[in-house]
Amino acid sequence: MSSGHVGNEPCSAVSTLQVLSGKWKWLILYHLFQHPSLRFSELMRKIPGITQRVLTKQLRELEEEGIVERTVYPEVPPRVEYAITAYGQSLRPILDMMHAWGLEHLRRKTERATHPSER
Amino acid sequence: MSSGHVGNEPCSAVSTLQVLSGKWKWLILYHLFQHPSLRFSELMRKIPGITQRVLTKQLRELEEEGIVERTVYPEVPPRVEYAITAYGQSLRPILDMMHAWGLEHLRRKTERATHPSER
DNA sequence: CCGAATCCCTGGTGATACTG
DNA sequence: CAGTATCACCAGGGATTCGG
Repeated sequence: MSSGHVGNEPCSAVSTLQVLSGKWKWLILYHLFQHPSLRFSELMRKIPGITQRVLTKQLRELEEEGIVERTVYPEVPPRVEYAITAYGQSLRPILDMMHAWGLEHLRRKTERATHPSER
Repeated sequence: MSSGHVGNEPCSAVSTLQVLSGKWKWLILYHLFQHPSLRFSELMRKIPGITQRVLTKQLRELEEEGIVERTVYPEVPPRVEYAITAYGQSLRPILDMMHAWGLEHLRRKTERATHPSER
């Protein structure tokens, strides 16, 4: 366990990050937030750089936590769609705030690079 | 660069997580949010499990991003204090939301463990 | 007390190939 | 199309030691 214990952690934010730990999870949510549902292949295309293996794994973990829902349509060829659950929706405000903060942060860094003179 | 490019990233939240990437960074902020400033050794005690090397590194990175401020008092023995900058304060709402979400999530899991019958 | 310098090690990720 | 199965990798951390 080492440091994975988040039982009586004074900072519960850590457990949030624990649940959302994974290089692409927030990006996956980002895309699922703007579409009712997405097929596996659609997610692949929307997330350049991710591999099948990793996308599968992170989706499974999100499903495990009840954040996304996986629907398999018994067709041929196979079709699997992923969607945000009602519970997952509760993460949206957080993502939005991080989105805004990230934007502002990038702007800030750009400024510092543009006006390197003033310290 | 592989996948580290966050320039024209459609999801700027990723860059936020990029900046705050580090096992203990949010926890460090958590403590700095409830104290005007903390000494290095105080942070060490408040964060069981972290090592000097790692605490130093993550603090330096936070300082680099303008999120925390490092003040060295030229005394003997040395005293170094860390404090949140005005800019760093802008992260507080995000941390608060993650804190709330994490708490709720833990409660949810506890419930599922308590009533394992109902699916 | 605070932190730099070394060495080491693990787990999350990437690459590739194969299947129903 | 939507995965599983293997193997390999390396950056982020961890343990320890030394220094001002």
